[in-house]
Order: sequence, then C-alpha cells, then structure tokens
Amino acid sequence: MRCGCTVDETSEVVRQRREKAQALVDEGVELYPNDFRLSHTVESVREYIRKQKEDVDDTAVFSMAGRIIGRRSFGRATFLHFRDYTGQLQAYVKQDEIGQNTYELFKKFDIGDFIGIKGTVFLTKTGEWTISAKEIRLLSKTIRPLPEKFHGLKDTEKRYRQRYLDLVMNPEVRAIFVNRARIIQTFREFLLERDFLEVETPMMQPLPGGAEATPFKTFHNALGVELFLRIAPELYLKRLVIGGVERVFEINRSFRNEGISTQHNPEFTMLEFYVAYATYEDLMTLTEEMFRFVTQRVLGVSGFTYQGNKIDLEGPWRRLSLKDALSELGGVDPSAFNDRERLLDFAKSKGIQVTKVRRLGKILTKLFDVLVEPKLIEPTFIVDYPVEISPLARRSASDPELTERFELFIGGSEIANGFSELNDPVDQKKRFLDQVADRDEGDEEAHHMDEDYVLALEYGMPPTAGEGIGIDRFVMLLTDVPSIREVILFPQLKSRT
RNA sequence: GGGCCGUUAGCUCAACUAGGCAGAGCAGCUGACUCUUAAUCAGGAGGUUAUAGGUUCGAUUCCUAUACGGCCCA
Repeated sequence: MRCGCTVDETSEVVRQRREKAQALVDEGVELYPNDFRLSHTVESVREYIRKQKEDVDDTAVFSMAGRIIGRRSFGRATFLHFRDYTGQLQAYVKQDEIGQNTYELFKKFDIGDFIGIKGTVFLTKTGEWTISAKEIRLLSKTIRPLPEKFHGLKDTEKRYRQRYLDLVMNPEVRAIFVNRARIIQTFREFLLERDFLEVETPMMQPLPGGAEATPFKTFHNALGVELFLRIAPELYLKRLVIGGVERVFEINRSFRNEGISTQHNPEFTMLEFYVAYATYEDLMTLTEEMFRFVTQRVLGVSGFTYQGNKIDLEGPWRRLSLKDALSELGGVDPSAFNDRERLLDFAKSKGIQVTKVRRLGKILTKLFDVLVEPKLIEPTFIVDYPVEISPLARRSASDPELTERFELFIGGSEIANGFSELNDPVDQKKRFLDQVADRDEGDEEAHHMDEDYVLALEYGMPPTAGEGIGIDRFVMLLTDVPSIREVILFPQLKSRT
C-alpha cells in the first residue's frame, strides 16, 4: 500500500493503537481535550536555563506541550523527548512523581501523541537539561505511527502527498520552507523600503496575457463567461502604472498549463514589479542589489553553493547579448542568425527538435535554451532579445528589431525577465496583431489581441520598466535543492484512484 | 508525449543476476528493568511482494498491460 491515503483497517499497528485509545477512554481519559494551558515553550525554558546558569531554580514549575518523538522506558520510569514549534526537550516521567494510576495510563501514550507536561527542570547525569514531570496529560492521541525515527521518511511520493509527515520527520525540510518564507518577506521589505505599493490583481482573467503560455480555463456560472487563470499579472500591473501607481509590485501565484518537471509546477510564485521613469538598465542594477540584500539577510553571506557550483553574487554581473551568447557559448555561426534553413540544420545536427516551423527568434531561443542556458552558472544577464519574441517590450533605440530586455540566469536556470515597457499604443496594437497571426498559424502560446489593454495605453503610460522574478527558482538556489517540488509545500501530483 | 529506473511489513531496506518455504533493523506487542538518549535483555507477532493478466509443476524473481513516483528528453 503505497499511498497512505487509504484507511487500512487491517493494519495490525493501527488496530493496536485503536485498542489502546479505547482502553484510555475506558479509564475515563479524554483523547482530544483542549483545556491544557501553557506557561512556556521549549525555547523559552531553554532561554531561562541559559540566563540562570548555575542558579537554576529547581522548584519552578513550567507548563509545556508538544509531540512525543521518542521514548525510553525503564519499568517505573521513562525518558521521552517531545517537540514543540520552538525545539525539543527531554522529559523524565517517574511513577513516584505522578502516581501509579497516572503512570499506568501514561504507558499507553505512543510516539506521535501530543502531551501536556508540568514539571521542574534538572540536569541529568549525562548533562542534558530535562523536565521532571509532576503532571503529564494526553492532549491528542495518534492512531497511526510516525515513520521510523532513525532513517526518517525517504519515499519521495509519500513525502509530497503527506507533507505533514515530511515536516515532522525531516527537520531540513522545515528549514527550506522557513527560508522560503523569509525570502519572500525580505523581497517584500526591500521593495516596501523603496516606496513600492503592494497590490493584488485578478487571478481570473477574461483574456490570459503577459506571457507566452497555455492557460487553464474555468467558467463563471452567474456571469456565463469563460475565464482563464492568469499566466502573468503583467498587463494589470501596467494598468496600475497608467493609473498613477508609479512603483508597484505583486507577489503571488500564476498558472501555466504545461508539463511538470523539476523546473516547472503548474502553479508557481512570481514577484513582478514596475518602476515608472526607469529603464531595463536600472532594473538590472536594482536586481543585483535586491538579490544581494535578500541573500545576505537570509543566509548571512553574499554567495552560496548550488548543486556543487559556487555562486558569487558580488557584481557587476556579466551582460551578454543573446546572439553573442549563442555564438560564444552555443557554437552557432553568427552568419547563420538570419538564415532559417541553416539554423534548422544546425539544430538538427545537435539533436534539437524544433517542432512547428517557427519564427527565427523562436528558433534562436530554442537553441539558447538547450545549448547556452545550462552553462550560465554565475549570474548573467542576457540582453537584446528580438522584438518578435518580446511583444510587450520597448524597441531598442539603436536597433528597432531588438528590444530593451534582459533575462537573468543563475545556476543554469532562468530566474528573472525584465524590460523597458512598450508604452506606444499604436506599436503595441501592431505587435498584438503579429501575435494573432502566429496564433492563426498554430502557435497556441502566442498572445491574444487585448483591445482593453491597448485602450488603457491610449490614456498614456509613463516610460516604465518592469520585471518578473521566479520566486520558486530563487528559493531553489538559496536552499540548494534540485527540484521545484522541494520548495513547494504541496506540489502538483497525479491523483491516485 | 518518448526513454530509462523504481513500487516488498507502519518506516528504512534485503531476497531478483541464474524461478524453489519472503527476511533484517527500527517502530509496535508481551515480560524484566527508577538517569536513559538509535537504552538494554528475553519472547512473540506483523506480508494479496503496486494492480490485472500470462509463461511455469512452482513467480517477489521471467513476459505483457495498467497505475503512481523518480530521472532524462520533448
């Protein structure tokens, strides 16, 4: 039985625990009371001990609660460890202290049960601060055993499907999610300190925009309309810039209806932010500053190791044009950049399948994804993306076929994407029309015509730069994990039938 | 969508190469033990080997399909 989600009544262990629970009930013990009050957490007791040093008061009574995570019993006395949110502590439960009746009941407590304990602290012979129980009570009975303490829980599928077990058994897993929370909080602090306004824009949109991706569809019954889960918040955030919110950001989920991999989860978290009167150059500088700030705050150092590669965030980071990267790192002959047939031949020779006959820019990015991206370990900005694959970005002043756009790569994966925003409504409409043409030719990921967004632009958007940062991937970097599923509490899995 | 690997007791894993009674550690159960810490000692229990078929006197093992997971590719 792999799933653990089926109630397996035949399991001997479960049967034994149910019998024990029934035996406690028969003795008048409430299995799930909620009238036990705490005076301390484990950490606050440890703090008390540290402060008192040699003068620990061995008559002071502390009242704590937690889950039993281990026990060693000796007939009429037992050592156990219990754990609360702040840490774990040893308890010494002695029949002489709590009385024979209570001790008999206590023997029916299992590893995993929640207990409340009142007692005094003392130092054991082996030098471990321990609470000596004057009173011990059951706060919540477990019917199923926790995974084994020494080897923990390794089964990947079970870890994801029953994340609570993973969190109980594997402290490093909890550390990842604590770090994730800190990372998001620190990004937020960084932006708030710089006068950004945090907003929430629609997750359900009549037209999915702001990225090239297949959306999830849903339906609003009362309105009778089809809606899409957003693939990006971009077009709504820019509407806010039009409305005068000159520094704005959102940290929240987007949804893309594509394959699942170690780098992709159908729902993922992005930070998107927009700065009026700034350019993509400003954002590259800001990004360096922001990443150093967050890393320093969360890890306490300015660099980290990702999957064996040392990564230094001290700047300035390398900037490389898309075409230079392709020729320098991808081995593409620069004279082939404008020759569709030669590019396709080259792709074929490298075993790269370019499915539909796509625009030149798409062939280039496909080659880039396979040949260059994995090599970009140190932080690197790739700049000068072709306009045809950047329909929302401002044209480069020096070359109208290029845009003022960058993508940031760290540890061989794309972390951020930013550009000076296109704020010319006429050009924007033309770009949408090009996308619609691509869509008509079968490119399902091409943008839709968004008349309402063009209308907004016609009311005037200040010159602006904007950026999106993949929070999950950033967390992967700082926590040094190889799969996005390790940084998402409940990653998408197929349901078991 | 394709390729490879995996699924055995509550948990972690053997047994599969070359078909021959399905095992261990931990957890749990019974008993002993009032300073242990992966406590110790003694005893006993726990299995539809993911699912459905096939080959075979005999299948955890070989074959086919399916489900789920992992890695790689698309």
